[in-house]
Amino acid sequence: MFASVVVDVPTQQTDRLYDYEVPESWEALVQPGMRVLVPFGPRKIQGMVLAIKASTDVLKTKPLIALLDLTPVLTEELLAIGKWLSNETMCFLITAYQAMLPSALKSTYSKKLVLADGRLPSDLPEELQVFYKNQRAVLWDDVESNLQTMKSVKLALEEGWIDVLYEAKDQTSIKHVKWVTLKQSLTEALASLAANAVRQREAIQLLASHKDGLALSVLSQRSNAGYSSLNKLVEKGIFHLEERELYREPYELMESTSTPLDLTEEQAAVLESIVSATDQSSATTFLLHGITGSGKTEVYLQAIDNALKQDKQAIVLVPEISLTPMMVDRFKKRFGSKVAVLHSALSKGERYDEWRKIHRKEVTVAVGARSAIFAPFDRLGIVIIDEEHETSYKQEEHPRYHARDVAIKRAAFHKCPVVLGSATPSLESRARAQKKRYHYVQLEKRIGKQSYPEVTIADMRDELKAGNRSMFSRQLMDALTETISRGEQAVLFLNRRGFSTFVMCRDCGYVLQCPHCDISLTYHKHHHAMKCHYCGHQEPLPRACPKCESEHIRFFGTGTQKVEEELLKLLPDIRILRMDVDTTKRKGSHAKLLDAFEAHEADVLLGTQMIAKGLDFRKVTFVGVLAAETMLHLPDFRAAEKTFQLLTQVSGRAGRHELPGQVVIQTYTPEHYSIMLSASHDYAGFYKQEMQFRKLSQYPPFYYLALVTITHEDLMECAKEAEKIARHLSQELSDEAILLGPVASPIPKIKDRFRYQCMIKYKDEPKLQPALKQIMALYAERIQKKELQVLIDMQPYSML
DNA sequence: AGCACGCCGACT
DNA sequence: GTCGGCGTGCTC
Repeated sequence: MFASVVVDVPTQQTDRLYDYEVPESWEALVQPGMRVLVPFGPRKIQGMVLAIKASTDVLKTKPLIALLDLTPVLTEELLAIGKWLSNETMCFLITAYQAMLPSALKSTYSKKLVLADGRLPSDLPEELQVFYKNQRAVLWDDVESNLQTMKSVKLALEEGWIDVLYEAKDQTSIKHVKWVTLKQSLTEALASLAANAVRQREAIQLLASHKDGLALSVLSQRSNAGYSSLNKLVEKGIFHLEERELYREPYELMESTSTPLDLTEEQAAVLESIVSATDQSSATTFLLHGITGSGKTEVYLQAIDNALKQDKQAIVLVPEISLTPMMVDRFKKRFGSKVAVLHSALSKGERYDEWRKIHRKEVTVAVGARSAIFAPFDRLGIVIIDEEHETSYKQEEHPRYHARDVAIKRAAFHKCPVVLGSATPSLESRARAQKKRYHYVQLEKRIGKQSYPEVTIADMRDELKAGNRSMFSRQLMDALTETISRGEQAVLFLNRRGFSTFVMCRDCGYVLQCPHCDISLTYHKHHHAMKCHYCGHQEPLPRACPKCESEHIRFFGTGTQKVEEELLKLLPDIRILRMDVDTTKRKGSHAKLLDAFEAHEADVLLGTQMIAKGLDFRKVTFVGVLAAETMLHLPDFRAAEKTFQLLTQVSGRAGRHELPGQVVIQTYTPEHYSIMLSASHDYAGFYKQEMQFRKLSQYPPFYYLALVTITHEDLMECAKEAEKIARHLSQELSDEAILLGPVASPIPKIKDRFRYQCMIKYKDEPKLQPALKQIMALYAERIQKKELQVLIDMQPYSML
């Protein structure tokens, strides 16, 4: 019997199957989806079994060294998904499989020099003896690599004094705990005790009230009985003692404490259509378009509940940033201990524990960020992707997958629905719903009596004209002081993503645009010129605004610290809580800050991206957006969409409870449709207008995109190869496809390597995938030599 | 990725 | 003549 194995060596040459002989004693045990230890050249490495077969074409096979799993860690379905992923995203197979498993299952390798059997350190050359003072093995990396010692090592190896040992270890150390259960009935157990054994009696009584038993240490502590007396009870056969696996975060058997809420008519109708998809095993993708506060989560919860009742499982994806304790609690309260949470803030071990609960079928609901889509369930009944439009569902490293695509692929296998939920659906999804590829369902009413907050747009150009040179408009200052004086709280939002330097006129708000691409030009220090990242258009830096001839034309960008300082100058008595990357670096500080704000320890919460999502504070009635357009002028065709989504989301933070909300959006471009339409809560209007732009400028959802990036140490070489690739592509592709570039990448040099890119816009291009693979093969050797890199991203989410 | 095999320059 | 540089190619 032979096993076809993908080895843990992510390179072009080893990206294939290797056959190994299965030792007879393991024939009944080995299954596809198990990790194995295999010999590979002189080393031992980890591998993934993809198939078992009776014969092989390979003449000289080696046997497997060890089985690393007793049950497969990947199901046949996930093995197939991995193949699909590697093909689709052009990554190595093993890279795809690694992405699907918790990192604790990945091996780390070490090379050691061990003293040969029966040898003593004194047998070795002098300079090696120091390493073996109190050990028989030394790590290769710990041996100083000077010429003399290397020579001695070589000699010692030849003489057989030492051996090289390759080790592969994963991090699956599982903690165990001593666990006791009562073996007899309470009366029986008590009867056999001596009358004066008070502590033992107490222990027995305590244990009788815990059917499932207790950890020995816990029992001892609670009953005041020592370990020796408890051990006597074990010896007597009254207690049963065993080693039990301990999860790092012992999950308390949390009872479900929340019950389904009454649904509005709207909610009930949406729920009904989702539920019937699960019931009829229909792999329908729903786009649930529900405005903030319309009760999407309750619909999710009841749809999941329905799946669970049919003995099926559920995956819920939430953007990393909103995977807060608040969010998780809602699921835990409804489904109790049936929930596993996969969060990147967990330690490797904790993450592995959560994953194991899923693997061992101890839970039926997985809540987590992007990678939770690979939860090894075998009977999926529903997949939910909340905040569907979030860009974090796309992984930026290999494998560059989009969780939404994986979800739909998995759902097709399990014949279950996918629910994409959002208040501001991505244009792609909304367009697919339009084309009936997704089933469109809507929640248009806010629950209860909440009304939309009143949104004011503050034109910063007017402020400047009126002599207000500060970064706060009069509208914002008025609303802020009023809010605080009423004893309520405010959130100030600064979009700092605007690091990319765009140039704007402070008088008329004009931003330099590329005449060919409708994308703002970025300022390049080195060339002292304005450039378009998409088509390569270049023009000199203007002295005066081309539109109004004002000289107040300059770069943009500011930080939260600066805002805090400025605000304190104007209102020295207010308490500000600043939340950004700096203040939330430490683990847990994120939650701490939010708790403090909830407890009204501050009047103003000032922050970036991270405060835009999912936060729900009782007393927040005012939200201010300091610079609405920073994101608008990023060199990204999704800039307007992102701006609209963000502004809509941020305004949703104001007045979610009894108190009415107010929003002020500061901007230099108040007439931009993404700003105007978000202020009037008009998604439909925005969709219409943005679709027009996308159609005109040939972007998704009208065209698919592929981005090929070439990097090289030498600028000329980089440009030359990029040119070659572009030529090759233009030969292969149909006339329908649009090829842009090659041009320098938005970040033209990273780590001393120059970057060029070609963008392909296409509709139906069956030859694209093969052509790209051909290019990869053509450059294989030069890539391997690290001379150049060719990076391919299908459907890139960010052009940066 | 590692590692072995293998073919050219400066040394005992 | 040999030691050792790292280019090339393989790992079931």
